Amino acid sequence: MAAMAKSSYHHGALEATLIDAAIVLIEEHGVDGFSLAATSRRAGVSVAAPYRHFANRRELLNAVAQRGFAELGERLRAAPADDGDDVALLLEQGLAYVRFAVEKPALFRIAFDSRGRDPQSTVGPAALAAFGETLDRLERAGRLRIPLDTAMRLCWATVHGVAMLTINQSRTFAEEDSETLRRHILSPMLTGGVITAD
Amino acid sequence: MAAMAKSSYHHGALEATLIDAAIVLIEEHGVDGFSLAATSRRAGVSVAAPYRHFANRRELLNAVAQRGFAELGERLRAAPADDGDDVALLLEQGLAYVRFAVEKPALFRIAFDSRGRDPQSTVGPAALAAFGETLDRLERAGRLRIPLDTAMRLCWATVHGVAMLTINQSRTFAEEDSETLRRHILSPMLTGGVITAD
DNA sequence: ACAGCGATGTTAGAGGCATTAACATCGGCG
DNA sequence: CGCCGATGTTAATGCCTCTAACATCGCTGT
Repeated sequence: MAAMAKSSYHHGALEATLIDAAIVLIEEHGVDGFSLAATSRRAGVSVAAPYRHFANRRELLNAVAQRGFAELGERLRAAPADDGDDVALLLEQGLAYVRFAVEKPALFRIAFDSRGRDPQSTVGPAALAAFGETLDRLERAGRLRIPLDTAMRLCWATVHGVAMLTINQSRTFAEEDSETLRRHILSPMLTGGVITAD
Repeated sequence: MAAMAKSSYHHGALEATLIDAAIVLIEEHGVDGFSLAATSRRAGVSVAAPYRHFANRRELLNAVAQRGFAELGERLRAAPADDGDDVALLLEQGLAYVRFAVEKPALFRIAFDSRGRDPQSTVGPAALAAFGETLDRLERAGRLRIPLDTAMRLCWATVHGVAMLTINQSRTFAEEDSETLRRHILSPMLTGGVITAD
């Protein structure tokens, strides 16, 4: 067994390798250009090998979705806390959310596409913990004018909507300076709303 | 041409029939459970027949998307104008938008999935004309505290986000009385925002 | 040490789908 | 009234998912 390359029969870490390969293929060619077969080829194994790790194509996509949520969560946590100003932080987290969708649209779509997934196993909200914490602090500071759970859903929905429409309806939501545009869209939701009181 | 059974070779109105069949299949089994072959069978023609009317599978889906936008547009126009109160109307239109997504999630998803579609041919925004008109009247009445186009994008994004997350993350966005929940979520965006001024 | 077993890969093959090529039918126009 | 373009059909290719049967390998207990 001198310079034997890992035995070359059993891969060793195929599961993670498959998920990595799938993510690369998906980011390159979109979800449609993805197939178990192509993923297997890229990982250097036979087309039947993935079935030792995933029940079917959908299960592999679910694993990819988990990765997507994980990365989204990281980005939210990494948003810059400006001076401990939680309103500013909330906006930064929203922008990070949209930025993730724009940079990796296919991954973003898969993460939030729950079709064929066990509704109980959705880890989505868990990834948004950083979001919830910011709102939580704002509520304890008495700065929310609506209940916490409503604020959470409203903020999430708005940011999610901007993200989705940006990657699907680029003509309306993407411009030269998209970041500024997004900032202008999201800010009024936080402070002031759309309609005057009268 | 008395009671001729359409000659039975040439279908006669295959294009529309295919779109109808596709919509039924999609609403029944989701976009994944849809195939040109199954659609052809349902329409009673050979699997190659659709190619006389659509360049490929994607083109048929695009036609389905058009139908989706058309129906969404109708629903927005049909939203009840309560006393000519445009703020209330805006809310009703938003709820109608979400209701459409919940009732026909697959059709909604296809309509807003622009992958493989010519970006120039997106008729989405056109279907939202009713939405824009309401905001337009509000602006002329001096009741918008942000620019019209920003208000349009913010409202659209929020409503779209609620719709998307309702059909994808039902655990967070669906409850016994979902309609009331949605009303509570969308109202603060219009009047007041999330954060207090101080 | 080593036998055997369970995990992980492989090859072979069944069935489904998208797409194209070559042929058939029909209705309308010159 | 015959021809032609539009619309359907059959046949065939190639890719994909998934399953079954077989192969290999490392670990485990003795």
